[in-house]
Amino acid sequence: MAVLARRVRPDDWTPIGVEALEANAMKVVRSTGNRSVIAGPGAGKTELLAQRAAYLLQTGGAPAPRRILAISFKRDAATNLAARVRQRCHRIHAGRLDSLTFDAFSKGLVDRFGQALPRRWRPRPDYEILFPTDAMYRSFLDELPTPPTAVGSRADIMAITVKRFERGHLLGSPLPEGGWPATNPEQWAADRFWQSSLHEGNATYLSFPMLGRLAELLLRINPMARRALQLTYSHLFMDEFQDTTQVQYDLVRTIFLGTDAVVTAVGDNKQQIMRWAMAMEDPFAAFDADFGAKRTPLYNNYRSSPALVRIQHVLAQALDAQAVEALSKTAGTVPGDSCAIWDFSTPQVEAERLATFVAAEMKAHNLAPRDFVLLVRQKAADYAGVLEPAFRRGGLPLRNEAASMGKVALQELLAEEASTLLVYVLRLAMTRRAGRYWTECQAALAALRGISTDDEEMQAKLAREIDAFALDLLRRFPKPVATAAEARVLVDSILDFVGRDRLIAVHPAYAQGDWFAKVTEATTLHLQASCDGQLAWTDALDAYEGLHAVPLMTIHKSKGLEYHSVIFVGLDDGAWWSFAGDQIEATAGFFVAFTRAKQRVVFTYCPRRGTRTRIATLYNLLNKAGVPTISIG
DNA sequence: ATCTGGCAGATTTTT
DNA sequence: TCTGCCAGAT
Repeated sequence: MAVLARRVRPDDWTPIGVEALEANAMKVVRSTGNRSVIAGPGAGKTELLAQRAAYLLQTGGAPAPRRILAISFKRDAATNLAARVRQRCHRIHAGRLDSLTFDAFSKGLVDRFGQALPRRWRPRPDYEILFPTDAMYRSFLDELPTPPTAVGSRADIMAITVKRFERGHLLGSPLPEGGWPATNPEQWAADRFWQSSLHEGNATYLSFPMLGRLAELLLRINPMARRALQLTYSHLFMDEFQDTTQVQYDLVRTIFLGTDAVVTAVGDNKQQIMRWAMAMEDPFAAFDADFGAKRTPLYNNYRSSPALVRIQHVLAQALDAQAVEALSKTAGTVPGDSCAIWDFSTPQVEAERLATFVAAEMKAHNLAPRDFVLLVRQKAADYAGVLEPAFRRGGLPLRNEAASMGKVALQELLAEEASTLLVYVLRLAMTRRAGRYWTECQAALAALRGISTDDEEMQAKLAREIDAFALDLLRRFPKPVATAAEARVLVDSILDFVGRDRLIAVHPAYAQGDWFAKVTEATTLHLQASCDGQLAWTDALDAYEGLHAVPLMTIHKSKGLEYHSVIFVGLDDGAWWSFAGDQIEATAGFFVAFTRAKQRVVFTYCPRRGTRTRIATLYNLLNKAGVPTISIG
């Protein structure tokens, strides 16, 4: 891989780390105008952005000191893109990419420029993050005083529904600098909410969409701040663009519309499963119209076998009549049907048969537990309750990735820096051949302590400290911890060594409320659970990371991931109760589940869990694609 | 102690 | 749409 910081001529540049990109992807990589890239699953959307970043940074398309801003929806997507660019570029180049979530970006802007907002919109510098619930909005509305008679009556306030209040009035439109004229009850109530959040009580509480609205306002009325951002960023990337909310889109428009910044938006309308979280109806249409973006489709599918791509196309057409069938670039490897519906008599039989099936497939095709995923629509814990014992009896650990450890979901916990550091330190101290963890640990701790890579003296001192601490840890905890108390002492020792205050200083989230306490608690609980019954630290840590367990998760959690085989458990009306409410979104969810698979998809059905009449549409799609139904037992 | 009616939540991102 | 929870009635 090319890791030189030397500048490459645009004509000489070739994609890095992959054989080739399809023609349209290459056009987008080299494009000098705004583009919207609509591409199906497995088309390599994130890879396209990573290659484009490499191209712009290495050829001077994004000339130093100007930077690329990449905005994602989820944290893992943001980290993933940054990691790919680091792999493909010299660190001097990769350092000019800012890969952030929308929320981190908005919050950063409010933290930097928020004190310049006019008084009525200015948050206190020590504001806290609010995660509002419908109940909170309801009680706020119920407790409002009677509005001025010109605005409306108490009954008008009581009649406001929470959803309409939040989406239509509180966050529905950009904030007017001088406040809303109090003309109707909803807007009056929304203004009351803003003003009491910002100025009343002991603390200021703001939600992320509220921060987004404040960020947009401050950039709209502060040309200096706007100019600073425009000078900083020559290019903007937006990933998972189908999930963009109006708040986020308005912010981007205020900053970049009509400037020289080149914007690239990628996503897939057919995977829009975040409408409930205020995603826009058709953000691509708005983007194309406002930014004059040229729409560029991608046609390849690098993930799934030809047989699965053919079925995917049948599903895709239900979501978009104009959908074009993708071209599979992956050979099929499973003999027989790549997709089937399996009917079972009871969930117990189902669990036994699935466990046997996964074990046999692992043997036959030399696959690992993590090549499989058990997907469910909702209530993962209920399914895990039946499936986990059966898989355990079959010698396969199954892990509910959505399970909560205290107040934190497992999947979330493993992405937390506090948890990651704990694993690095334990691997380093307790296991043989921990070379990789030395590097990781040293880098992470150096970053926390603000030691630069070229400060050899401090780096050497840090290495000695880590060495001494690791030896001491192994002496005190030679075997996996047996009790909750022991786990607590171990976690405390490691956090003391890493430095709690340093962790909190570097990760603003840990300074908010009791999040750090919750993460620490979850880490301890999960460590203890992972050590249970393990004789060696290696096995305990493997269990902590779930390395040898078949994952079980909801469709939403599986977005962006891929597996050799997908087993969707429970294709019935019960699990898909929301189907009638929003057929498009539910079908998009079905599409997301299906398209996680590289080689095989199995749907299971069991009459005990419900009928399959209201989701007949989904079964009809599968039938139309020639997917057989097999009665298993 | 048990019944019944009403209603919220389920899928969930974000420092 | 179905389940679970709560309040109030019996």
